[in-house]
Amino acid sequence: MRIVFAGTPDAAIPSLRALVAAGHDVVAVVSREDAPTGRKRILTPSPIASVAEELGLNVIRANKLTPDVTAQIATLQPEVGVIVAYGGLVPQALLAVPTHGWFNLHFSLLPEWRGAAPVQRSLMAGDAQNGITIFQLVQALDAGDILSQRVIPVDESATAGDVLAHYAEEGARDIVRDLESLASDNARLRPQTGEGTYAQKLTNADGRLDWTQPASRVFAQYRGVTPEPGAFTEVDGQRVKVLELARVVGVNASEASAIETTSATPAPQTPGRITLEGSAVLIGTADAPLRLVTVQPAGKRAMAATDWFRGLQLSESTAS
RNA sequence: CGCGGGGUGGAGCAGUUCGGUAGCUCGCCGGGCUCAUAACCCGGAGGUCGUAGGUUCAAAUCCUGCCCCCGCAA
Repeated sequence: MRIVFAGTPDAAIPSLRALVAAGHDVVAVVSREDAPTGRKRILTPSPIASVAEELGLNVIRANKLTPDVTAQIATLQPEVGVIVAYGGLVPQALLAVPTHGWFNLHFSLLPEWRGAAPVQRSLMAGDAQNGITIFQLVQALDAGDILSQRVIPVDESATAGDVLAHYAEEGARDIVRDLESLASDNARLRPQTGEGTYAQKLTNADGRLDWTQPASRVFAQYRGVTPEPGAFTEVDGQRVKVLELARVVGVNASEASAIETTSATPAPQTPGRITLEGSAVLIGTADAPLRLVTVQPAGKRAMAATDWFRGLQLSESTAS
């Protein structure tokens, strides 16, 4: 089919590649404009724009799908539009351009977690299950009829980045399959049922871990905000990124025994209290402690938590 | 010139204010103790202190240029 594809971040790449690999004619790839990135603010193409150019596809850079863009796409006479994490709304006029309309690969079980950060919010909420949905785009946000939906189990320690990467691959397969059924008129749409929830975009503030919460909640938050915008805490007035956090129950036998033998003394369960137990750097929460695995103090490189803690030359410290 | 932190043996840090050839916690190597050990004890190797130049009797430490890494903000 003649496809117009819209997407921006890494999570959209597998879908684009899969569509091209499946032999579809991708007549245009719409992506957000190049944005300055990094400390030096170097203008950088979006991941999708890069891949599209590498594939020799026609790239349309636009932060807003204006009438101009709509007209440009209309000329290409696409049969269907596929959108995966584009980062902008598709106006009515453009929705009507492809003969089959537009379909969106969304990383949640709609109507749950409509909006910008479904995977992240689902993890932060500690949902028992999550998955992906492909639905028809309508004016209302993520509210169109469902073409296919699938529950995909999430590993208990997977971060948002892990899940997103996984779902991106799974979704790419589904979208190719769904387009086939669409092309052969076998597609069946069903409306979304239920109230649904909204997955608001994450801000940097969401990354601040709250040690006064129970371990399960802190860990859920860590998973949801990792790697973007990234979890962090503050130790002695210094901002410290928490790059990798782990539950203590998950440690291997040797570490567990090390913890067991030394923690007969005061259990490090005061919220935010950091101690070295055996070879593990533990940090207290409202209940069970968690283990700091990899951290990055402001101005420093990422390092093993044990190295960082050793450098502090303290027997204990406190994060807030 | 957006704000800021940092480059010291393999790792993380101290020492820089008040110049005098380098220290801590680990790791590594060898030996010992032990049923055993990532625990303990003894010994050892390993550093042009980012780089170029300047000041000085003497520079990790003071002055200047340059390179690299990173946090915040965008």
